[in-house]
Amino acid sequence: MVTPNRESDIFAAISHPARRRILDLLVETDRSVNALAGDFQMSRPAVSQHLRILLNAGLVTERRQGRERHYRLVPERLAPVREWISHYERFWDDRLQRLQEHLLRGEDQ
Amino acid sequence: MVTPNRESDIFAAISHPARRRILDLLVETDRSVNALAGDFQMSRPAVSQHLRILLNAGLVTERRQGRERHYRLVPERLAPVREWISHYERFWDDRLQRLQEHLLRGEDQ
DNA sequence: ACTATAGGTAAGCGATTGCTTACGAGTAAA
DNA sequence: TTTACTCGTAAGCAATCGCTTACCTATAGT
Repeated sequence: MVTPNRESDIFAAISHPARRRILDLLVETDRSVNALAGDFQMSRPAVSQHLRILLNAGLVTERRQGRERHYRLVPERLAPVREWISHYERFWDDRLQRLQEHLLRGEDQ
Repeated sequence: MVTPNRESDIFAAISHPARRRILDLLVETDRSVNALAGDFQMSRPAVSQHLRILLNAGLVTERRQGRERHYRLVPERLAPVREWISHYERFWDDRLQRLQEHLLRGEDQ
């Protein structure tokens, strides 16, 4: 059985540089598999396999259009990474962190 | 030859939940290997191996004190993660992102 | 000098990763 | 209806991961 929403899968998914680059490419716009594969040395099936890992992690969605499949970024799924790293923000920028916390408190309450 | 400062090693290092937990524990204070291992089910050598990966990634440093080795967090080494994830911040908080950019511009110039 | 403790490291293992090539299904174009 | 194109998936593979147990060195305590 597949357990969705596993935070670990997100971190594992972004651990490979090719998968981070795929996400970076999808920031601009949706892309077909071939359009993505054009940016890589590796074979097209290899890109497909990376896309499946991203899909399983919920970091992208797939939309079929004719014989193409367009992949779209789901940036909200990166939230666990952002939340985890935010624990450490005070170490490199106390001032900004306090400001952020102030703003977030203001929004939540 | 070991190529230091490889961003990829950082993402790989934090991809394992045990290693993220080790870092989380080291936020509070430095810890010896046994002090860390006490928080895990796995054997002490397994923890040592995780620590070596974190050490190779530069995410921790080691300080020998008597027969103990104390590990200390090097939070600056998480910067690549923070920078990468910050590309996506606008997706979940446009307002805060613009404010951050404004502040960073103000600091750099 | 013994004994105990802290912790690194090697060997070995099963599982997983990351790629390749080969093939098949589905859609589009001729 | 052929032919071409897009893409997923299976099989196979070498390499790496994550763990264990066994063993070693170094320091501390008696």
